[in-house]
Amino acid sequence: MSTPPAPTPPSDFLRELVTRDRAAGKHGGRVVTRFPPEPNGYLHIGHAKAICLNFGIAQEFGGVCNLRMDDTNPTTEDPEYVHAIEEDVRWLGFQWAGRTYYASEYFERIYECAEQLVRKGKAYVCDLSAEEVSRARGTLVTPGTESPFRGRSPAENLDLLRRMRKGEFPEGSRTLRARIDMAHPNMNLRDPVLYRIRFAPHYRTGSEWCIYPMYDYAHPLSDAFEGITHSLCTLEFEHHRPLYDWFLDNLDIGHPQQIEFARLNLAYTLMSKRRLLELVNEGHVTGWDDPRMPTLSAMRRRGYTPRAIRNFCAEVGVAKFNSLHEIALLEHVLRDDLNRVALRFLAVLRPLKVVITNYAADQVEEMTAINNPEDPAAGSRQMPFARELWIERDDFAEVPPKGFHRLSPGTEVRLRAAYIVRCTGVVKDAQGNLVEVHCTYDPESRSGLPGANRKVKATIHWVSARHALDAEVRLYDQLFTHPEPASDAAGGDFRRHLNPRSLEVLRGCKLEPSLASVAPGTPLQFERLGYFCVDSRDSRKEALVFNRTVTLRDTWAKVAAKGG
RNA sequence: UUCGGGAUGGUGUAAUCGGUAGCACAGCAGACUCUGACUCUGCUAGUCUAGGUUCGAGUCCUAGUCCCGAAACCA
Repeated sequence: MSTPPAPTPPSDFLRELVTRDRAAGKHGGRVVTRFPPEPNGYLHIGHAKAICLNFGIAQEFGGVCNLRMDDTNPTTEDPEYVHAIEEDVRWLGFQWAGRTYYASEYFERIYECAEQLVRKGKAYVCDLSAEEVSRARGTLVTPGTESPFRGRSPAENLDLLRRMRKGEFPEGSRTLRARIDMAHPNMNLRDPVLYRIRFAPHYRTGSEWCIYPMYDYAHPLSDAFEGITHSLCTLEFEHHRPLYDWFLDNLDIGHPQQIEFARLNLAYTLMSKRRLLELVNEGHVTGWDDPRMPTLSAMRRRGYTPRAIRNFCAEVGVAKFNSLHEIALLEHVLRDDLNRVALRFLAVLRPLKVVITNYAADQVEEMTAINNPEDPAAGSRQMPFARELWIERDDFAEVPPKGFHRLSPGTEVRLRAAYIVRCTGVVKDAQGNLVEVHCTYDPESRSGLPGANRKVKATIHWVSARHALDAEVRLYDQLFTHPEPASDAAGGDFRRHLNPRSLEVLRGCKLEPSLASVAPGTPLQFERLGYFCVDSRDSRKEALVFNRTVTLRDTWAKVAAKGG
């Protein structure tokens, strides 16, 4: 057996940098990363990129990656989100070091560091209101002005800070600020706020604290406390890096390195937790796990596999260029994975009755169908065949368009895993609507028999009418009609670009009987239609509900669209 | 106007010290097919601009152009 070619190691600027650092003996060659979501919303496909990067790099270099809740703002955070985040990361296929970390568990140490900065004269208590601070900060092109409280002595600041902590001052009345440079061209260094007063209970620390650290201050310290070596974050934090470094330079607690990469953007959807929350709250979707949402919980419910998402993240690569990815790539990796694992079934979404006029009314045959041609181990199953069948409405045309090789009067098609039939006529109602199609079958053409070995233009799917299961099937399309619904180019409100046809509910769909006992989440292929799964939330034994994960590639649809 | 980033086919992403611009998706054409799927074959298409250095520039130098981000007691 020849050795398979060595998989080319993923190469990108992050991995190159880590490789260089290790070669240089930085951090003793260790690699420790972290994925630090704020528990104020559900994780989406954009987070998956960060997760794959942080956990992936740690794995590849023999290091670890911590899952850390960045929970320094008690007013927006909730344990519901903590659980959802943990579930999503686990589902994606990553393990973290024994337990979840929380920035909030460092509150005491973070506070001690603040006292240290105060003692060194690097931080001061400021009595300006939020609005005054904002005004004094200056603008992008004009320097700010120094706070009148900037000159307070370390002793006075220390006393004030301790009293802030004790709750002696009203909410919003004072802040602790770093003393850096109010004229700095980087606005993040114009005496940023370290602590604000909030008499809000925290979901983990309760009412123990009434002052809470800001992200810019808490984050580098949390990283340092955990011995993080490479702190990966998205581009918008690039000019926070000098501040990240400033805190660590002024505190002797170690110095992780912050490195920025471009966040993931996907066309025709949104990637902002705030806006996703608005979609949920305003009822444009049924919840965070509405299968049209880009959240991981929604994608899971819709039938995405973790492997497909991981492959997608690997395919998109990582750089510092703000890119917009086409949905086509996501769907490609999805189909690629589903094709390998999905069990095949026959299901008719828009039924049209077919009567096999030369087939005995009381006869039933069991047809054998392969469960997954990509995986012989998946075996086969039986499907009942009878005189009356359902076929797909689209598989019949009374007047076939050019290139159509499905069923039409006088032509033959093969019924998947059954017989070859020829259309002999149609039945219409008083209004001229097509009600049923009449066919004759060729008894010699049963699958497996020699008579089946002749060329027929098309093979179509079918379900025995009297054995069919009824089901609801939900077809999803992109949530927005604009590739960047929230961009300026889209002209304002993303709500204007909601796709009115993002959900199509089909009732009275006809399924082959073995679909009765499929577990939610099991990847299925309805042959010739797409990949589907049982809806984990709404499907019941007596009222089956399926989600369409993604369609099959449909070359004919493209041709037909052009022709007509 | 300030600061920080970034520009390679339609979309993304590679290219060791300066040495044949590669890969994936999409698109097009064909082969195969009991899924118009899968698979396979072929094709189309790219270095922001202008100068410069060099035998040779996506890569180095100079000057521009365009795009993104930044002024929460959010993260």
